[in-house]
Amino acid sequence: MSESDHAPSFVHRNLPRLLLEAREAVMQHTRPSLREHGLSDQQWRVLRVLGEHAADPAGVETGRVAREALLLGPSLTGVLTRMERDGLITRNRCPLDARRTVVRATPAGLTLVRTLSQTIEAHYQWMESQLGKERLAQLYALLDDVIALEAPEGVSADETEE
Amino acid sequence: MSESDHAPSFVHRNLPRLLLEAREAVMQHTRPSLREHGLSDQQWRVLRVLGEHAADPAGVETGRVAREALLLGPSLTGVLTRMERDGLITRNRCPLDARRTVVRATPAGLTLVRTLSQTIEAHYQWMESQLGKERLAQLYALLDDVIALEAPEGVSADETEE
DNA sequence: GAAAAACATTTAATATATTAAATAAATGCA
DNA sequence: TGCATTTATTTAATATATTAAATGTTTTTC
Repeated sequence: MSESDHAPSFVHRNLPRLLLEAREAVMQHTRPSLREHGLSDQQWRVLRVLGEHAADPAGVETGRVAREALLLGPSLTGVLTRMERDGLITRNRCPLDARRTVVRATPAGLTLVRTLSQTIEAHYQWMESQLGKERLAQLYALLDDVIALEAPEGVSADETEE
Repeated sequence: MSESDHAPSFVHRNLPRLLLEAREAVMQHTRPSLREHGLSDQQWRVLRVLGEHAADPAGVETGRVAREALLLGPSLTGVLTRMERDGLITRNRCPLDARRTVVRATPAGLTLVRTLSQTIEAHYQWMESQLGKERLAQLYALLDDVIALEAPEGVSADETEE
C-alpha cells in the first residue's frame, strides 16, 4: 500500500470538508427555526449583523454588511432586495457618499432577530454543556488561528474595521 | 492567552460564521489552483471523492458521491452533467439496481485529481508547519466532536457504512 | 403476481454563488 | 476646471443550493 502506484493519496484530513460538515451539523439545529420564520441562511446572517448594529441609527453600509455576513456583493444585492420585499429591512442612499447604500432593520426585522437570538443562544448553552466550556473556547481559538494564518491581511473579512 | 484570570463575560462567538470563515480562509489558497484547471469547488469535491474510490472498478453510486462530497442530490445532478460534458467523468446506470447511477472518473479526471492533490498536500504541509502538528490534530478532533454531537445518527454524511 | 410502499434520482422553481463587466459617484492630480 | 483613477454597488451570465414534486425501480405486502 505504498504510494508508488497512481492512487492519489492524502495524508491529512480534508479540512475544508470537515469545516463544512461541522457547519452543516450546527446549522441543522438552527435551520428549522429560521425556516419557520421564512428566513434563508443568508438572510439570517444579514439580519444578525443588522441586529448587532441596531444601536447605530444611521444604518450599516452594504459593504460592511457583506463583510460581516460573509457574502459577496452580487449575492447581497439579491438578498437585500428580497428582505426589503418581505419588510425586514430598508435601504437608503448614503447622503454623505452617494455611492454607498445604508441598510437598517425594520422594527419587524429587529423583533425577529431578538426572538431567534434567544433560540440560538439556548443551543449554544447546550453545546457548551456537552462539549465543555474549555473545549469550545479551544475550538474558537484554533479557528481564529487558521483564519489569521490563511488570511493575514484583511483579505477575507472584518479586517477593514476601524 | 491566559483566560483563567477572570471569567470573560463570554457572549458566544458565532460558530457557523467562524467555521465558514475558516473554510473560506483555507480555500482561498487552493481555489486559484482549482480555477486554473476549470474546476468549481463542488466539482473538485466530487472529483476528489472519485479519486478516493478510483480502485473500485465498478464506480461510485451518486448517492454515495453526494454524501461524501457534501452535496444535495439536485445539486449533484447538475455538477455531474457539467463534469461529464467536460470529460472528467462518465455516468452509467447500475445494472444490478436500475434506480442507481454509478459514476467514474475518466483518465483525464484522474490525472487532474493527482495533480491537484499534490498541490493541496503541499499546502497542508505548510499549515502543519505553521500551526504545529498537535494543534492541527486538535482541530480535527474538535471538529469531529462537534459533528458527532450535532449529527449523531448518520443524518449528515458518511454514516452509511460500506 | 399485482398494487402499495419504499428508494434513488431527476425535474422544476426560486434563491444564492461566482466572475466579469457595467454603472455611478467621489477622489486625485495635471 | 477637467479628466483619469479609484471606490461602491449593481447588472449579466452561468453554476450551485434548496425545497417540493415527479419519474422510474425495486421491494413489500397481500
